[in-house]
Amino acid sequence: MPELPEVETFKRYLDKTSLKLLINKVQILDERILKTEENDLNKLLKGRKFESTIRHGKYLLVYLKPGYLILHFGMSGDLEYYDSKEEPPKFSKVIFHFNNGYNLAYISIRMFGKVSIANSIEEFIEYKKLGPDAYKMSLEEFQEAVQRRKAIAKNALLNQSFIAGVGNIYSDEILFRTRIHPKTNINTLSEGKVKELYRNIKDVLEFGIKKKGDLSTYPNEFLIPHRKKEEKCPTCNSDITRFEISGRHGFFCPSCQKN
DNA sequence: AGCGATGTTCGCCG
DNA sequence: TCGGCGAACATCGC
Repeated sequence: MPELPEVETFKRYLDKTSLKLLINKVQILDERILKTEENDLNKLLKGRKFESTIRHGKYLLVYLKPGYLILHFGMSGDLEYYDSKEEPPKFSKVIFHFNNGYNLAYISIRMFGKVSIANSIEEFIEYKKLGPDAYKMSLEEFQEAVQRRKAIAKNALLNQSFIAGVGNIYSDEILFRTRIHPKTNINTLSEGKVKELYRNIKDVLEFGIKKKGDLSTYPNEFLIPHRKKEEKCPTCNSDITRFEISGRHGFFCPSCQKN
């Protein structure tokens, strides 16, 4: 599932269901998902509580008094809070057992996600070389990041050390809305265009969060419902073009999004 | 039944 | 050093 809006949705879900509950067991169903020693994970979690959460880009950081549990969701991650009397959800990889009779399952179908730990947010961001969070960054931070980059717009948006949180689908939507060709060099954009791009990153992500990351019911005027072959641009009715960049594929309107 | 997939990482090359 | 490319990772669903 996850780009920033989905991870933000997971954060709110975890906040609503799982904070301040005593953790009495951490069950690992597939240790390949761990990027830390099982022992260290247990030491951090057992007998403690999830106190609060912070999302940075596509990562969810869960604070437990002395450190952080890091949840990353890859392409197919999910969270589910459920009654421990029930069967764990399919594809559960790690299950946090609380002393109120409920569990939180970290689910990953394709094993692209990762569960790890960190001592501090700063240490983690530095280790991962993450740029500012796309949803929380200031215009100044964004302008500064743009100046440092030579990459084409699509790759820049996808680069987590440039700004963190934008993935393949939302990057297309953001460029479509700003009417920027995906292969435009980001540092050739005018100041006005950069400001517009900044605004649209925020707006597209905000809309995504409002939609809880569900891409299936987007209004027609967005690019998202048209990310497939044989589709027409909702603005100008030109053919939507599929292109490839670094092994990812994207969509854009060649008529609305000129260099 | 093969291909594609909302992500990250790494090695190669210019 | 940076940026683009392409493969690798693992596995399910269409």
